[in-house]
Amino acid sequence: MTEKKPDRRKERTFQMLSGALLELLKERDYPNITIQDIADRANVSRATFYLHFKDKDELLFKSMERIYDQLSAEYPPVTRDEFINKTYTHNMDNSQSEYTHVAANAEFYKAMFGTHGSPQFMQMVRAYLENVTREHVLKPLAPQDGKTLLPLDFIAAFTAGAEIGVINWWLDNDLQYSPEQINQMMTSMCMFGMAWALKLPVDPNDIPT
Amino acid sequence: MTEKKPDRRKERTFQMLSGALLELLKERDYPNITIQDIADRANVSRATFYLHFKDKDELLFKSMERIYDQLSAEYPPVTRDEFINKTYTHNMDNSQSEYTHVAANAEFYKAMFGTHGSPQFMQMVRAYLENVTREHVLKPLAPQDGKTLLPLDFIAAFTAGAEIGVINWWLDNDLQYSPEQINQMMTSMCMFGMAWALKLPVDPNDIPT
DNA sequence: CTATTTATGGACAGAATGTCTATAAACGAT
DNA sequence: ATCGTTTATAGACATTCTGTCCATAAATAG
Repeated sequence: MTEKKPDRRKERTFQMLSGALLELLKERDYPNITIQDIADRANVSRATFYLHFKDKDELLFKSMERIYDQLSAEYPPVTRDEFINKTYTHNMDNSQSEYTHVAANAEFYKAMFGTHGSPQFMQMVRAYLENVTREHVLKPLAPQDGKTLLPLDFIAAFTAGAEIGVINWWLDNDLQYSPEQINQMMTSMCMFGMAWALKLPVDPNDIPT
Repeated sequence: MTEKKPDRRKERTFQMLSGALLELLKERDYPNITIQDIADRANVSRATFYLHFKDKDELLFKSMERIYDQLSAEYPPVTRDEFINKTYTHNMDNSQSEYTHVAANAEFYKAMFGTHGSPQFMQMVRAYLENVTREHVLKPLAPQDGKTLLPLDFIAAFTAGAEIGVINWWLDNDLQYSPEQINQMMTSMCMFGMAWALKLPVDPNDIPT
């Protein structure tokens, strides 16, 4: 897995370029940042940039990969039994780190998810969330016989999308809720859905199949 | 609301440019489409383009506005009582038109939501879905006293995000489900959440507040 | 028919891209 | 400490797209 990287120069310029991009993203929109800008900020020749990346997107992509590798390591799965007994308190601690991470980098995510963000980045985040949800949440929580009422992939896509939607809304409202509150609301909503949130007296069994 | 548009030339070139863009989007990625391309395809001078729009994005934006105005008109609200009695069959017919619309324009949405799509467009769709959900679904279904367990805006953001997530997943899997099936799955998942879908024997009342 | 609005084609400067050089510097390893 | 290799540099270059401008021609509403 871990390839040899026996040249510090490569790693150094990677850090410089990556840092420069994240810095610039706090100042202006992603499309308005030119490769020259990044190189200048990083005190690196533009030619050097092309030695490492073919694109602005590729730089962004590889920059974020590191962060998410680290993040997903902090997200250990829960077992179904644990979950039922502890009423998912454990899981809440896990997912909360995501929201504190977002809060800590709010300007950055605001820029990337906003009107002038990078679709490639959004897709990357979505893919990450889908994976984490499927592997660390859904699979452990699914019934032993594997018979769920909806395909796991569907639920993963649903949940990942919902998370992005909520994060967007959260950022747009300038983080008026704490990461703990957001996490609490997300968990409840994910688990029990609209019928619960709106106090709707409807029975799942009444679903027309 | 309806402004005077007493010159058919304007409307005609709008149609041409709009059509050209949608056509080109089925052939290549959004960023790889140049304004010259659009003008050529539309049989219109490039100078004319700038007479109407300042951007590619502005053209896209205004092109889609029309479609969504039309779509949201097909989405009448349901009352809470109606809903409880009919077990939301009515609502399902409404939201289904969204999915048939997506299915009918699959290549287009694949392009716009994909890695090389337009973030501006995605935000627009998200805003549209949030509005429709809040106004046509949540407000009618909320308890009369207005006391919901979560803020309506939160639920709207959650649901809109989930819809986009599911649509993405649906498109990535080349529409392996029918619009009816997707709509069915969405409605159930939205209403009853993960606990239901995974047959988790947990009680909403056990939530740690 | 006429005044007004819109479309045209071409020209223009400016910005950013991506590629290619030849040179210099930093590196790991022995 | 040195040597062969890798990486960084500065600058040049053609190319592409952008956005703005103009003078002219055509279409339109009234």
